[in-house]
Amino acid sequence: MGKPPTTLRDIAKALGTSIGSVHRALHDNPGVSPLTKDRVLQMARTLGYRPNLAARFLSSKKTLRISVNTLQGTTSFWDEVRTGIREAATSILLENVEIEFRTYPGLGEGEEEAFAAAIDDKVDGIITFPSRPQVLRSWIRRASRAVIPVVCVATDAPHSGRLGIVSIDTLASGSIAADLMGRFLGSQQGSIAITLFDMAITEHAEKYAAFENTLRSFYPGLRLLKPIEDHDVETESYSKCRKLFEKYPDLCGVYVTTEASIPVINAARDAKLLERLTIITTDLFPDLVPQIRSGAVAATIYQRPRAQGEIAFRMLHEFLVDGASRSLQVALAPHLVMRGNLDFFLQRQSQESARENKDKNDKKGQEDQPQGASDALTEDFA
Amino acid sequence: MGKPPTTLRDIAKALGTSIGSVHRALHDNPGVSPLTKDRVLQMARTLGYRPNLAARFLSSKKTLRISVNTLQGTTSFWDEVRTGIREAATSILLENVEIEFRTYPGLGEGEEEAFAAAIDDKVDGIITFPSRPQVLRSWIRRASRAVIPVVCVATDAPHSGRLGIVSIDTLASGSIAADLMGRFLGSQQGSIAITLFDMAITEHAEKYAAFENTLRSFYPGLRLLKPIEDHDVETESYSKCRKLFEKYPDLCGVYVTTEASIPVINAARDAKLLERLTIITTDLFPDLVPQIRSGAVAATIYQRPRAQGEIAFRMLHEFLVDGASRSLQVALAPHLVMRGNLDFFLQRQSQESARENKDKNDKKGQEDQPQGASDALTEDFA
DNA sequence: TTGAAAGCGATACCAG
DNA sequence: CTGGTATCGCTTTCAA
Repeated sequence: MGKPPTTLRDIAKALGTSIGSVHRALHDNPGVSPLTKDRVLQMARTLGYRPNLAARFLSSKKTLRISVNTLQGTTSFWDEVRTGIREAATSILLENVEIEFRTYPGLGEGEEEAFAAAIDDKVDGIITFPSRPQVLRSWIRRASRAVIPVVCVATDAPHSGRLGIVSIDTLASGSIAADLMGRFLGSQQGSIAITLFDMAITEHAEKYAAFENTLRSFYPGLRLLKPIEDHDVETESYSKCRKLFEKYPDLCGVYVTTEASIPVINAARDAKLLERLTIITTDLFPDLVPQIRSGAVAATIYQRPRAQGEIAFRMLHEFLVDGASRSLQVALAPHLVMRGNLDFFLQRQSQESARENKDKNDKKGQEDQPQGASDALTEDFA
Repeated sequence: MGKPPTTLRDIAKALGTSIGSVHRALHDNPGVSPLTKDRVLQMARTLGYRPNLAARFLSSKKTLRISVNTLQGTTSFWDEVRTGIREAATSILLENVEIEFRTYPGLGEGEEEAFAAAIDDKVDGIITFPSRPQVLRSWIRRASRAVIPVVCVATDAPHSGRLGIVSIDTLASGSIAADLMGRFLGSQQGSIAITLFDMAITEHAEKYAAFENTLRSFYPGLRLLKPIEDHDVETESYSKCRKLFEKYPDLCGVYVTTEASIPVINAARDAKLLERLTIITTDLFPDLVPQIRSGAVAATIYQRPRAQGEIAFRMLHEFLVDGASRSLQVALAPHLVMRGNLDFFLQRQSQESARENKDKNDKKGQEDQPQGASDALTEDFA
């Protein structure tokens, strides 16, 4: 069928030079005359040379070190992202990857330090959550200068020179939220509120715009209010909501675009509005579960942290290994969680952590695992 | 940090035997005395031997051949599944995989022949859509006997000895459909219809049960009618629907669990019911687009064919390479498509086929691709 | 049944 | 700057 692939030898032979020079030329290592380098590069293309990765991994002892800079597990979100990364890393066939987790306590706190540490440590690549994109921008640039590719998760850092970004599609999220809101409310008319962290965050502004557009196009009877910015401060969220609820008695729906839905729900409850409001939230964490179960929250838009982690890892790894990834900008479709399918998602999450624990145990008492055994997982990654 | 991994040499040295014998023992190749084989196996465990895959791939010339047996592209569904498989295959680092597509024209037509051909051809593994599970069962058994692992996509073949299964979670699908139906209808009361291929198909019966359960638990005002079985025959679907529509004037919603939604929509239109009915469908294909756009279809449950293909491939490949997969039963969460986020999904599908075409062109005129270039893709496998 | 050795294709080092 | 070569861990073949 196919002719045997071109090897370094082939190139060397064709050029009447040595395999060593070819290798150096291909990696622009020092010590090659510009002339031979050119000829090698030329010949490599015409022969269609593709490096044999198996051989590469075998001979090169170096292991790729990648730093994962994320928020500490205050919420389950980042734990799940890390799980996804860990999973993707172990599912790589050639296990030459080492992951270093650097976590920081809060939005903007310790973020720069963690990033600096990763650069100083000369890791081969970084996966990061830029909680303050504008602050991290210069750090990412610095990494690029040190030839360390950076992949952003969940939030983008625009104009930073980052290699890639994986996040939830803001347009799809905002639009589906609006569409659901409209359908849920049926013929009802009234005002709709939306809460977000800050309009300065690109993603949030985009979600808002998408929500607004869809609402306006399909449900003209609903009026979208100006966004509530909560800056991830519970009290701010709560009091702004209370104020808003008083001001707009015709309020009939709220869309919470961030994880900060609990204060909103509390405000609604305290204002005796919980029954009357259609609430759509974002993500899935323990405190939200009873709210969904009870019907207080009609639906939540799950941002698939695990899938984000997996894909971010694959993207970075592919780049590190191949020198290129096919997709450097991945926008995932969110999942929709409601009462009916809530258990499905909870089960997934618990299986995840169960597997985590199992892995830890395995490390301790290696022997006793039947090799071929494998649990039947109701699972996803995707 | 970690001590160097155990190699064949280590085992051989520890046992005072040769690396050749160790290798033979580990692969139970012919020509090893039971005694040495035992000792090798023993030593391998205690030393915690893990084969070095890079070395394995490098030295072994053989390439894995896997057969993909699916329906011809009458609908886009199977085309997308195949795309997912192709993508997953090319994203494997060590490209020692060869995929052979065997398609058959219709449900149950040519399916056995295709399977037989794959076995005769001595492929290393099979990914298949068992359109007639009970028929394929014995074939899958036969494959197992020939040590050919089989992974089912979309539909399971129970008790067949298949290695694994990847499909959409029926419980999550049916439940979310019911939950949406209930919310969409708000305070309306009435009958709900459901159509499916045949209750004899496990997946369909499960979807029905999930739909019914959720509806009963949360929306007692809605009454679920007995399922309409369409057997994928348009006329059957159409006429049964017309009859049903006449019989139940209080009908307010229809859930189509299969791709066969067009005849249902037509029947509703012809019965002048389109406006009054809340219709939830399954999957996403060209003819359905205008129906969603117009609002005739409130929502469709997208079964993520591409993700199914990708995961099926990974599952099989992991098994073939490692001798075990971590998850042999994958149930994916479906995506929800409505007017608002419809474009997002359409864009994904078209990007997909655009990339396909690009790939084909690449094969012809290799040279002209800038190495590092990569399109910005909105989304990926998921 | 076993041992020894020749690759696989790239990396990295050493001598010229 | 360049050519040669040992090495990585495994598969496979050939002798013994």
